[in-house]
Amino acid sequence: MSRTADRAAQEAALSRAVWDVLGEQGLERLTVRAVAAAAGCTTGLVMHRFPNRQALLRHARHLLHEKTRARVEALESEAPSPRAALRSVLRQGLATDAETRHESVVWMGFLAAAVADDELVEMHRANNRAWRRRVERLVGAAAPEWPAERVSTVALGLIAMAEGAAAFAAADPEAYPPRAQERMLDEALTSYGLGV
Amino acid sequence: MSRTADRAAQEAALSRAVWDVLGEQGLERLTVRAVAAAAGCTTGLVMHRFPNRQALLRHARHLLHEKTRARVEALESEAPSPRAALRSVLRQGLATDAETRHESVVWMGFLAAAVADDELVEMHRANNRAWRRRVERLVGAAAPEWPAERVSTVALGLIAMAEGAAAFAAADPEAYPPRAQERMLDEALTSYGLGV
DNA sequence: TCCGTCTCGTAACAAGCGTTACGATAACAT
DNA sequence: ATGTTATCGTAACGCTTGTTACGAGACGGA
Repeated sequence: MSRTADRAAQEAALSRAVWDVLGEQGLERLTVRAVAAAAGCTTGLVMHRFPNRQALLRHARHLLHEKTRARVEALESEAPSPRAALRSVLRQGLATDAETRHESVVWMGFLAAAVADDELVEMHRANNRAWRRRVERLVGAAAPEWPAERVSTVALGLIAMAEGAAAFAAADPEAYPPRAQERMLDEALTSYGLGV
Repeated sequence: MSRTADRAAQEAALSRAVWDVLGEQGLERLTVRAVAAAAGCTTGLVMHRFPNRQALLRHARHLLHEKTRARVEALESEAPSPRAALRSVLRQGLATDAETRHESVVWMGFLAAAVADDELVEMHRANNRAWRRRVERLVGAAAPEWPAERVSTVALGLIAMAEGAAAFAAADPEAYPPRAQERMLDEALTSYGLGV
């Protein structure tokens, strides 16, 4: 890690190292030393950038959320129609390639870590509620005639399905190939009356 | 822990202690000492019952699977119809009370631990595939006229949805109360054409 | 060029970890 | 009642952990 990089870039690089270790070695081996090794520096730099391990994890969690939010907003703005936006946004939540599988493992690692960290669970709730509101808004735009309760219920069904499928696929990629996940999503959208 | 209890009972008690620690303190604090304390014994007994920590976790994971399997089979056999069986079996997978929320946290803890343990991930895959086959069979019985691919796709959508909803509700019970989860499940079943 | 400051690697610390060795005590056969 | 065996708690081991202290070296102003 170069000596002249600015703090924000270093913090981001360390956060990426956190994701790497969490995704490849798991929460139990997510140590400060392992993160430093993955980032190509020493524990000294890590502890100069963050007051403690907790802060490092929280920053990495925050940046992961920002990353997925940016991706989702880009997909949403590029979509040609509300229903296409809904499908596209849900689709990116699946685990259909190496990167998204990795993200899903990391996401679950943070969720498991949140059991022992009040601020992590608070971050999870805030992010998850924002995600839910976004999908509710997309469902509402895709089916303007629906009553609010149906919008909310269907949105919940869709985000839960995407999250569960990502977890399954991350843990057993052979059993849940991309096509099976996409068929699952399309079948659900069609059945709800939200097909394109 | 009494001195005359047989080995199987002790192993089960220690497994329950593993679930307790995993659900209340998280994977990072799931130490042999914490498990012993939760079981009301010392690390000596734990290490006399299991060759190492890994074996303890694997046994606890196995017993958790057996527990949910027994519950699911009882629900299935008691159901008055295939569609009622399907709904009942999926409903038990949600996190609608303190016990099932706890189970969901434990389940995710084991999944996070599986990243660093090949046998745990193998156990997860075997159990998950069996679970998927069971729900496929139930969907097939609930809609005998469906082609196999639709049965498989809808079954995947349903188990993914239940799993995701359980994860959400375990991490944020206030945002995902039991009624919201049940409405979500019923709306999905109805939309798929599997309503009772 | 020299000095102060800031960066970050090195090395150490106490605490906690999984695991092992050993001894005390209970249970049982004789 | 006594000797044997199995059970399990105690205490220690080596190791890894998060964290701290300190020093070497790069950078910038005078």
